[in-house]
Amino acid sequence: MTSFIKREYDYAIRICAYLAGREDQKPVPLPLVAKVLYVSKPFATKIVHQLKNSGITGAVQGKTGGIFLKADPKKLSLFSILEAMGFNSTLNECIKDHHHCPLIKFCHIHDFFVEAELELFSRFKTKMISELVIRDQDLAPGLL
Amino acid sequence: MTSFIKREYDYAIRICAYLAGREDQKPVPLPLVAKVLYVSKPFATKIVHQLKNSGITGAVQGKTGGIFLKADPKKLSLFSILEAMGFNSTLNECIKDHHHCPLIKFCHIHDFFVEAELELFSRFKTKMISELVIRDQDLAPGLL
DNA sequence: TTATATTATACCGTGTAAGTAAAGTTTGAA
DNA sequence: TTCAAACTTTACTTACACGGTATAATATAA
Repeated sequence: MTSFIKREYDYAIRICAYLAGREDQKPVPLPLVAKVLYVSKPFATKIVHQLKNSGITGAVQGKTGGIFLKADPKKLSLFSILEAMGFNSTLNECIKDHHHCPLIKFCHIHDFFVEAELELFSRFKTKMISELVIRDQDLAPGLL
Repeated sequence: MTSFIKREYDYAIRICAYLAGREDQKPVPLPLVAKVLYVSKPFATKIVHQLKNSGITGAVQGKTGGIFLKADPKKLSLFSILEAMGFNSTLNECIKDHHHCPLIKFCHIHDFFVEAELELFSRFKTKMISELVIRDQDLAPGLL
């Protein structure tokens, strides 16, 4: 890994942030979302599929269909989105539950990473999508 | 990626912490270090090689040779070790310098990750190996 | 009925993590 | 002087995850 947050997760966050920033609640066609957020359509499809399975987004089928945010942006944390996407990364493998570190009783290294991860994940849990909304006027010009 | 800190980096930290915890300053044979820290000998070799190239450890060749900590444990931060090992991970690819995010001017997501990474790396920079030493008596019994 | 949506499943190429292997060099000690 | 045990250096390997694509099916407004 070279990046803690996978592209997939970043895109999922962007998509939620964009849906939260739409004035109306009408469904937005996924191809449009993909375009303005610089995500390929097939990839966006895959991501939205996962978000839907967790009840974060909803969708309307058919010609005038599209996707929309189902969750309340004020209650939708970054962490919830990551969880929905299957996030299970850790700062250091040695602090995972299943991992039994042979030095664990005395290992300050272990303790250090536990603390650091707690603080990081706490950030993810308290940051809500409502604080991260992307509005159409924020987008690069020439896209709409 | 499934883990931010690669096993390699974790082992590098362990090795430095162990060397810092040795009473005397005499070189410790690498095979011994590898054994007590649960790292394979060839892998430990590779890691120590990198640490040596950055001047963090030193080595004495020959039959009674071994490795030792060259850096001052009080001034050797976790971050220095990570750097020596070639650490270049980021929380989110979108905040890397080279990466030009098309939404960057208005992107609160970007800002959020910049802030979170700064705080995390700051922890790495202020945590010194002297606070993480591993002593022989901390090791699982039956190893020495 | 057609165009444009979403849905669902399967597939794939590249790169990296994590480690192995092996051959060579150095040096204390028997 | 020869051996044993250490470090040095380079090359190789295997499995899996990341970051996507492709395709076929279904739904529905116009």
